[in-house]
This record gives sequence, C-alpha cells and structure tokens, in this order.
Amino acid sequence: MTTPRTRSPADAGVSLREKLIAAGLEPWLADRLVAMPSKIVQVEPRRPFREPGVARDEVMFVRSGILSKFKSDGSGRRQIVALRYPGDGILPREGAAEYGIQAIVRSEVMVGKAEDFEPLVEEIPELSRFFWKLVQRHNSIGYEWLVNTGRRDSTARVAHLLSETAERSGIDVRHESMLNPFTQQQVADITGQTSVNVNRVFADLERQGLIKRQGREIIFTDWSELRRVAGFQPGYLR
Amino acid sequence: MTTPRTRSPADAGVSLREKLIAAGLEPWLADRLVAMPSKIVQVEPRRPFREPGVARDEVMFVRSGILSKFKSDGSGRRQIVALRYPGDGILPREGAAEYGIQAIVRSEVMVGKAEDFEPLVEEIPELSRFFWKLVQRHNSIGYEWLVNTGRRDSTARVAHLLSETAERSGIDVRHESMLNPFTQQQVADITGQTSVNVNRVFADLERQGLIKRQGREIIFTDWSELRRVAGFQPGYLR
DNA sequence: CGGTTGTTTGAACTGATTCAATCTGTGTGG
DNA sequence: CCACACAGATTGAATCAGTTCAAACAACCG
Repeated sequence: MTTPRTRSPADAGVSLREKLIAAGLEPWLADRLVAMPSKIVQVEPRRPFREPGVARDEVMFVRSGILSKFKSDGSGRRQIVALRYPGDGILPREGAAEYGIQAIVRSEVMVGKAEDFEPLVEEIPELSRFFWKLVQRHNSIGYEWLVNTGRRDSTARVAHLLSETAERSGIDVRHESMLNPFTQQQVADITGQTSVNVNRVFADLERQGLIKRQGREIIFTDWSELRRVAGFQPGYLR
Repeated sequence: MTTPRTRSPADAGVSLREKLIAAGLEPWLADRLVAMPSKIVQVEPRRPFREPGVARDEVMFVRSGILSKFKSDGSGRRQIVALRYPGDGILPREGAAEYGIQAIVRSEVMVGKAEDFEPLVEEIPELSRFFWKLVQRHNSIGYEWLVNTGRRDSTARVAHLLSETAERSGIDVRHESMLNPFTQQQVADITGQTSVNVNRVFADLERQGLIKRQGREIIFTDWSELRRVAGFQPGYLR
C-alpha cells in the first residue's frame, strides 16, 4: 500500500536533488524543482498505485527504487511499457492516461501537482529543454523495447533487459554482479512472455555460463557475450 | 529514390497547412510553421530515405502519404517502431538517431533545418505546447504497440493495426472500405511477425467474415467484431 | 507454524517460423 | 502485342519456440 509521509526538510529533497543532477539537470534547476510543493510517498512493489484510465494531473519523480508503467490487452494480460529509475519522472498529461503505475521494488516517489509543475516549466526554458531531452530518451528506449518484443527470441529479450538494467541503474561493469530488481513475472511482463519461460531462459543463461545466480543476485560471468546474444547496443540510452 | 522539387508557392505549404490544422494546430501557428525555410521532398516507398545512426538535425512534416521509423536487431531483422501520418512530424534531436526512416507509400514530406525550427518553438509557447501534446500522443501509441507485440496473438495484432490505421487515416467507419496502405511485409515489420504468417492471418480474417479483400483494398464486413478480436480501445489515440 | 509470494520442473500442445516453390499483377522494352 | 523482369502474395510441409496446465518446492515473515 501507499504510505504518505510528512515531509521533513532533512529528507524530502536532498537525495532526489542528487539524482536529478546525475540525470543531467543543473544544480540550480534541481533546486527549483525540489522546492516545488510536493510530498514524498513510499510505494510498495506489485501493489496498485495508480490505475489505468484515471486523470494524470500530477508530476512524479523517482527518488529511489523503480516504477513501471503498465497496460493490459483486453483479456487482462499485463504488459509493462516503461520503467522509471531514480532521477526519472512521470510527467502530467491532459485527461486520463491509459496506463497504470506500479513499483517494481519499494520506491520513494516525489509527487507534485501539475498546476505547480507546469508554470515552472513554462517559466524556465532550461527546464523545458531538460524535460524535452528526457522524453526523447524514454522515447528511444521505447523504440528499443519494440525491437526487443517484436524481433528478438526469448533468450535475447531477457539478456537485453539485463544489459539495459545494469546500464540504467549505473552498475559498474567491473563489478561483475547486480542485484536483479525484477521477479520473473515482471521480466515476463516486460519482455512479453510467460514467467514459466523466463525461468527456463534464466536457467539457460546460467547453463551457458553467461551468468550465475544466488537467489535474486545475478553475477555476470561473461558480460560481453551476454551483450552479444542480447544484440545490446547501448547507443539508444545516449 | 528521393527527388527534391523546387518549391512553388501554390504547392508547398497549402495542403500541409490544412493537415496541421486538422491535427489540432491553430491556423496562425500553422502559417508560421509553413513559412519556415524548407523544401518539399517526394519520398518513394520501401527505398532508403534516412539511415539509422546519422545525425537528425532536421524537422520533417508529412504532407501526404505515410512515413515509418524503423530499427533492426543485431541480425538485420527489421522492426517498424512508429508511423507518421499527414500532419504528423518527426522532430530533430541532438546527435544521431538510432532509427531510420522510410516511406510506407509514396509520400510528400516537408523538410526543414533544426536551426530554423528550434528558435520558432522557443519563441512561441503555443507551438511548444502543441508539439508537447503531439509527442505525448505518439508516446501513447508506442505503448499500445508494445502491448500489441508483447501480448496479443498474431490475428489480434493484425486486426489491431487495421483498426488503428483506419482511425488514424480518418476513414469514415460508415465507409466500410479502406485502401490498405501496407504490404504484407510491412504489416509483418510492424506487428513483429513474418510475412508468411501475415498472409495466413489475412486469409483467416477473410474466412471469418471480418473483412473482404480485393487486391490491396480491404472491405470491412464486420467492424465491431474486428475491433473486438483486436482488443482495440481507441482511447489511446485521444 | 501457516500463509503468501516467487521459483522450478514436467508433459502435452499449439501458434508461428522456416524453407522452398508457385502464382499473380504490373511495368518495361522490343 | 509479346517477352521478360520484378515485387508481392499464396500455399505446403516440417520444425520449433514458447505457452498452458498442473504440481511441487523454497524462502520469507508475522
């Protein structure tokens, strides 16, 4: 469930500010954004947070954790269509959004009102330019995901997701290990498969010696080969 | 091939202006856009137009026809990741775009320079708001495509594409017919299948009595049932 | 301990691919 | 008008990747 917390000055903006700066925002702009009236919300994973089809008149910025946008086809099969990492945001839009929002892992999210956010962006061109770039980046990740679900086989899809995740969450490739944030069901919902098959793919990758697993933890025993089978070209992440 | 043409006043902007207005742009803004230094280019279908991985420092607006953005996985399997109809645009971005551009059918495209376009948008907030909405719309179409390739079976995917195409190209549903703009290979490239299977799906749809075919022309004999099997909810198009 | 959530495995099945051949329509040059 | 080339559509047979269903197992937590 969602537990709003009162906002203490020590806690609310400080770490989000860092994330925004890491995402390429200039410090003084990050300050303006963080100073916006808002609250920090704890979001529990795999619990309803925002349902599809309701008005999306708020801005959200991920402070920690990972959020997902999801949709489902007519018959309730779920597809995750986008991920948001710390420093990423979900911008308001007119009317209802057809996607819902859930957390992948326990996350801290700053939530503000569209009516506070929009004037800020209109007033500061640098801010608008920053979000423009952010949107383009998410866009091009979306295109890559389409290639992934449309054209790659199940092994490549999972390998690609792992490569992308490592890259986006800033894992140092010299560390050969990463705490995989996803359940197998979530990997299935991202890559358009069943969790049963995802399980088999993980087992395969391990058998092939590309990864080792210890519970949720994944150790990359052959980075370059993993990226090769994934067809992973990090260019689309800029 | 690409044949640039000299721009005659009678021809260059007039019909594009209408398309932009139809897309929701106010007339005076459409005028400003059309007045931009630019040329009108004829683009032949299924021929290289813009290759992936090169700088994309131009704006393009579709005046007639349909453009596609495509990518390919490592091994050359092509995936179409977005379509652009008359009134739609492809905006410039910093650096290289990882997608290429090809026409689906013979198209007329207005091409301008990013350096002429960007100041215009920065200067006129209404224009920037218009493009913001356009981008959000394309975004939400992208999400729906992810659901399509990730979660629907081959029949539903094709039915969905047909429904979306009719809607986006403004076919009146009372006309029960549409000139299908796509080759079966293109449908395959959009929906993530092989052309062989697309052929079988078309035959199936016809056998089920949802469509009739005369060459490229498709007659919709049961609109509502087609949309039902597609799981088509037009909300995402706004 | 019991409940919940996530992972693993097997067996049967099916939707879609692959490969290869044929067919059809359209445009081109002689 | 015919011959030829070319692009796209159609069909069949064999194969395979991924799903479905069902059951068991493991880890965690109050």
